[in-house]
Amino acid sequence: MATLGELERSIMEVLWASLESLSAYDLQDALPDRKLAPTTILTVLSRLEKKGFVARDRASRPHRYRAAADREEHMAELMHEVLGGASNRTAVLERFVGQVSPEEAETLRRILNGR
Amino acid sequence: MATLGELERSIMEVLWASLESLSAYDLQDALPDRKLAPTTILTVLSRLEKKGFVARDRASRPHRYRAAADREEHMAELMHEVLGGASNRTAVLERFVGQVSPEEAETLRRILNGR
DNA sequence: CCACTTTTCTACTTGCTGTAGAACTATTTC
DNA sequence: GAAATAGTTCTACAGCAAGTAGAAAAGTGG
Repeated sequence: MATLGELERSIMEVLWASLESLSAYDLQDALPDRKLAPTTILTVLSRLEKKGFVARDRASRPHRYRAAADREEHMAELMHEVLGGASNRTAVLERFVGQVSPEEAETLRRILNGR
Repeated sequence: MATLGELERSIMEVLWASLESLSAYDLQDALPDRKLAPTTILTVLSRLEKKGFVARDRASRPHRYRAAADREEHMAELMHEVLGGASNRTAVLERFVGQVSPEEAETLRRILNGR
């Protein structure tokens, strides 16, 4: 999985937060801090599409974009990607769990025991 | 936490695999594929030190370097870094656990219940 | 067809990483 | 302790990803 730049991440955040698909112009409005040209947004969206992070609806005229995976899915995948690079997965998991708060450990137990 | 380039990662792998601290020349020998100048290794080691990935012993004359955290620690930290960026940690953990094999789920249960 | 909207192409800038020579500093040796 | 040697830092450049956007092309409404 590729990595995201600053602007790419900002755009993904907006897409993740949005229930509906958005046009480049919607995204421009959603990022008022950085006053970006529409072409800039479109360039970044193309790159994100190529990386597999967004899907594009070419049918509607201002093309509409949405996140390919939701934010949680994406983050879980990232964590698995890290874990996948380990030669000793159990050791990594031990460290990981060891760094977790007691409450979160409880959450994990609940998840593992199916609610 | 910063990200690592290809050579940086290779060097970290050698350091992680080594019980003792290594000099730039040791590392040069440990990476025979890429025939690198000692200055190259030293540059990269300096960058890794600045990023906090390696610690340097300036006392011994060829300076000696070692990984600041072991590999598992590093990876667990990376996973926590990802998780730390989540607004809904539980949701991410649910996905994460959901993508895990049954055997690994068992491993997690064992870890959570202290052996 | 024509004005207008939207998208793609092309391009420049910046920052990170790989790479190493030049210059500087420390150590050893006579 | 000065010369030779070993080791480190400084400086530099190339390549690539990402930020940024104008120019050119393509689609759309009248």
